Amino acid sequence: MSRPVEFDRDQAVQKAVHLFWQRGYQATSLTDLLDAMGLSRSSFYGAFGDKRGLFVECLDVFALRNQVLLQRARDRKPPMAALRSYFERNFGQTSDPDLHFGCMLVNTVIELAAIDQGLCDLAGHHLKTVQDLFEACLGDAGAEPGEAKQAAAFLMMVNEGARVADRQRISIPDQLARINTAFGYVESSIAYRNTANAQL
Amino acid sequence: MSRPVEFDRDQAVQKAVHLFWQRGYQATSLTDLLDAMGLSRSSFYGAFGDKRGLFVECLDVFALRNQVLLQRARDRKPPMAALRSYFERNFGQTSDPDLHFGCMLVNTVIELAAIDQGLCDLAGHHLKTVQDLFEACLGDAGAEPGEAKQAAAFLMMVNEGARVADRQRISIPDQLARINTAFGYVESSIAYRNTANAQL
DNA sequence: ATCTTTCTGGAACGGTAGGTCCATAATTAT
DNA sequence: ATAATTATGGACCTACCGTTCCAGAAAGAT
Repeated sequence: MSRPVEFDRDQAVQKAVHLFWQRGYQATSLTDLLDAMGLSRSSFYGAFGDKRGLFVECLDVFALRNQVLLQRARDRKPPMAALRSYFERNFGQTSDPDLHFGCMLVNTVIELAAIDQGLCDLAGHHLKTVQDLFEACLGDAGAEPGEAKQAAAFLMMVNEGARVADRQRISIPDQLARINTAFGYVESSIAYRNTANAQL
Repeated sequence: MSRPVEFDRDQAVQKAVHLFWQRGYQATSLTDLLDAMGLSRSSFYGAFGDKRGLFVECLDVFALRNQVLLQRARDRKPPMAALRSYFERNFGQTSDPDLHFGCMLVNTVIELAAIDQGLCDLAGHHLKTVQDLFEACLGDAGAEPGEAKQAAAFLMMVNEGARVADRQRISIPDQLARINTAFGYVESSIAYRNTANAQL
């Protein structure tokens, strides 16, 4: 019954994710969103409530997309290779400077920490979920539970730092070198522990 | 000749730094600034040109303050201890959640990357200066030039990641543990090289 | 005391922000 | 065909943004 919606909701959200990811929450105006999503103000408010509501939805979509990518790599590769590919995929893909938006979750934490604690906490929650996936991979790779937790926290710190550098348009070789340095540390640490255990 | 200014310019800038550091560029309105700095619109525009001009000045003040702190530690302590104290001072000082603003330079890079490239580049330039100081400390500590450069880039990535976690109000023990993990990696790497060289 | 210069408070400006509202268009059910 | 329901376009609202402007206050120079 009644008139059906004329736009593809998922597709509209994807456009919004792209805009928010690139420009952040505050600098993305409703007009920008309406233009990119191709709908009118009425349809917008009817479908998403308000700007903040859409942003929440975008955070969830972005986070889920990220988690799925890491989980897929985990299903298909050895655990440390999956972890590495997560980092390298995010930074080594393109040299187009207009595509280096960092991570929407990290961007949100920084931009909104003192502005909207709810949104900041939501982004932080999603980041914690990724960190838990890091920990699971490290466990798969043979790290002891305590060590996996410690190394996952370390890798999340590395991830966040790498995203900052990404927004500065760091060169791809420099970025990959830093990531390689960090992974070298983690892997040698785990390998050392494994060797030590083997000697017991 | 003529009427003198009635406010302390340096003190006003310090207030502005604090506001911009906490809330970022866009979310800090002129009214906020005027209230905190205690001057009228006319005086503001007479003294600082415009909001962006003041922000540039604040970035410079913040960066210089940071560099001086690291340089002082470098003058007074062994190089690796100076580096460590730079990281630990920034995060271990207080548990007041309202004082965890991260790093104004990192915040600026993230917030303004797609909004104002000039401001983003200025913040990035200041971060690079800090990274050069890291490199100098590592050189003092006995790292080979190439290794010092690589480790300094790694530590800047750690620094940036730690600042993101700081804005999420990570617990102080967790923060110190991550930093300790990172420094353990760097120090053992340098120590290993030194030992290897000594064996030659 | 007066002139000159600079600083100051506050009103006013155009522009844009996010959000609301309503008449109309489009669809299904009867 | 008509009634009922929902979607849509666009005008409209209030609030605030950064900035400009100007009349008047305050100081030094003569």
